Amino acid sequence: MTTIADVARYAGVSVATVSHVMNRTRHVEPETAERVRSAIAALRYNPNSLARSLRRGETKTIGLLVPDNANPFFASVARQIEDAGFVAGYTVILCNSDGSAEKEERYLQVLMAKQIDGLIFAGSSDHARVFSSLLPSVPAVLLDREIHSVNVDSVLVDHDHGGYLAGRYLVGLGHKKFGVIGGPRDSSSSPARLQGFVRALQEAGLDLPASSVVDSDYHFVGGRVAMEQLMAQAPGITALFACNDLMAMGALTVLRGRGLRVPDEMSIVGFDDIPYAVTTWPPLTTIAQPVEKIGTRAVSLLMQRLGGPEAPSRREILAPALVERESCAPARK
Amino acid sequence: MTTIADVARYAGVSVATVSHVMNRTRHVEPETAERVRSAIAALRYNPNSLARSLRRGETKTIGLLVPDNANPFFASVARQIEDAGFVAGYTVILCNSDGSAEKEERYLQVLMAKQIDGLIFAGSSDHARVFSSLLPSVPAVLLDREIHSVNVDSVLVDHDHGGYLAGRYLVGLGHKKFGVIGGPRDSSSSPARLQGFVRALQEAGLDLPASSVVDSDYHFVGGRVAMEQLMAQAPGITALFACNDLMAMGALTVLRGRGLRVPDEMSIVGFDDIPYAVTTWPPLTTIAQPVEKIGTRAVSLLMQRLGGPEAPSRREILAPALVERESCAPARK
DNA sequence: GCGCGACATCGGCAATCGTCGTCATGACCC
DNA sequence: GGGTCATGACGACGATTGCCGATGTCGCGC
Repeated sequence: MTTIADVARYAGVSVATVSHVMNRTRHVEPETAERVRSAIAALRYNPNSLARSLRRGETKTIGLLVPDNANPFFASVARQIEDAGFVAGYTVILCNSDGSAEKEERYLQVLMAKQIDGLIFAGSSDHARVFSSLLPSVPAVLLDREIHSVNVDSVLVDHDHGGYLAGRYLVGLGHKKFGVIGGPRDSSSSPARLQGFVRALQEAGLDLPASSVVDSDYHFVGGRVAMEQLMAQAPGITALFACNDLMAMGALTVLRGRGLRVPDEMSIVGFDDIPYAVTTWPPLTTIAQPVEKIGTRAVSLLMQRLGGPEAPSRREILAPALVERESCAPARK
Repeated sequence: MTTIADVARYAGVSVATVSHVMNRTRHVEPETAERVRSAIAALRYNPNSLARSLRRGETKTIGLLVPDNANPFFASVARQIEDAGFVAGYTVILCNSDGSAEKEERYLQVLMAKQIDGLIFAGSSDHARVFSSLLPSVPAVLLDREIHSVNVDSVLVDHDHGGYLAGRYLVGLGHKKFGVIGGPRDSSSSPARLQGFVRALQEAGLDLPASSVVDSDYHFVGGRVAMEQLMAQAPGITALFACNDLMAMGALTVLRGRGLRVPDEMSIVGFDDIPYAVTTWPPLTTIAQPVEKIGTRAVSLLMQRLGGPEAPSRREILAPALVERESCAPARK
């Protein structure tokens, strides 16, 4: 490996001068600077970031800790974060926790050892405990979670409002009897989505009997079994709200298997707007999470905090939006 | 930040001793060692990886450069690599190139500066040029590409065989007239898949007229437009081979839109077996790429090379497999 | 039984990795 | 002589590691 000393020798100057021309950190005679630059090019010199970071006390690296990069939602978020980080001059270390608090802790420790400048964390339900142990030694942004602490910001999605949008839309279509497939009870999102949905019904003077709600796990097959159960215990429903798209897709396949036509005999609204929501038939009407904004806003908050670590902690709330496709129809008389 | 010197002072020993107890690098009086360990715990000391790496000349970090982490195939591969790396004590830096040679080069430079121990690279069609400029300063594993060089290994998928499997399967079902939706001509995979497919037909004495092949871009909407075109220029086909699942899904939706029943009136085989292949209706019969193996084999090759950098370069060829679901049926008389 | 050297055990000093920033130095001009 | 200006020397940054010194143990020869 060629070092700054090699360059200095080659150009006939001191290492300090080489450093200063690279970083434009003080004036150097144009002629000398040129000699240095051509030495750099000739030797194909690439400065060692480790040494630089050790010296400067910053690594230009951010840690990203998510439950599962194979989940398209997190994959998209990771992609956005990586992109936004890149333009700001940062690289990202990717970590998958599987939602395990133990793995989260181990990763956090590794990341701290690597002296990351900042952390973006989509944590487990137990995130508070995990997190407080390491806090607040590094600026962090939480995704879809909140924690009361200095130098920790949050990017939140208004799940309640998303659920409300779904409810109001189906009510507007004239539906009266609804089914719901919920996500995990201990997630940060599902209860809020359900709550918003119920509020929309109540505003219209409608209610949601307990037998019309089946909780599941946010997965495709979970959606399938939940739909089976729903059809058994809540006959006569004409509209379904699935708390995420994957479960909506599962429900869609069992309906098709049973010969029930969507949307004619059953309207379906999902949540998330994953890329595959358009690949179903009919394409899925759903509540879109602003995925690209989640990533870019998170990075933006982090950058601001790196600029001014003492600012009060902030929370950014992003609005979901209804995207109409073809899985819903007006209720039939 | 607390340093090794703090620990040494607290425990009343030298920094050398602290280092030796942490790394078990020579015998230390049990009593002393215990004092050091409790000092570490008391101060919540976490060694600075930068300094360690600078000194040791290894970072326990691998770079992963893929076209797009939002693509479920690469997202899964990334997940697997991250997992396998973690158990081996490595963390991964994720980079998205969008297939742009320029971005690839810039990332490679950043990764080299960060002194990664190894690289896993799913490169663009222009990878050879990009790569040779930086080569062979770091051990690397190429995904789905080959390059003739020392200390560069490859993990390949036998796309030709995959295409052959698809062809033989459809031929076995009694089909005679086929349509094909191809991927990009300059990809490493699509031409091979097509070639294998054609070979299977030839073995059965069947042929594939040029008008029955439409090239596309591996995306969902690309699959849609290709299918439209195919129906216009190749009427009478009863079986379709789409060179990836996304395009197969696109084709599926246009068929449904036109009221053609799958699989009764049209059989479809995809390629990749992305997680969403089961979410369509009917579930998609497809040629599965061994995603998890790609990731784990890549890491394993890399680890072996880190162990013995001088070994001759190796290529590992992974076999795809047919997974039968419900999008194919026997040809009707 | 005693004295002395060989050897093992354990801990500390200081060099080192590559870079950056501060202080110092010499040249030059007014 | 004092003030610029361009550049060089040098000491961190935080850990690892080769080398050396201090202490203790043991064996051997007389």
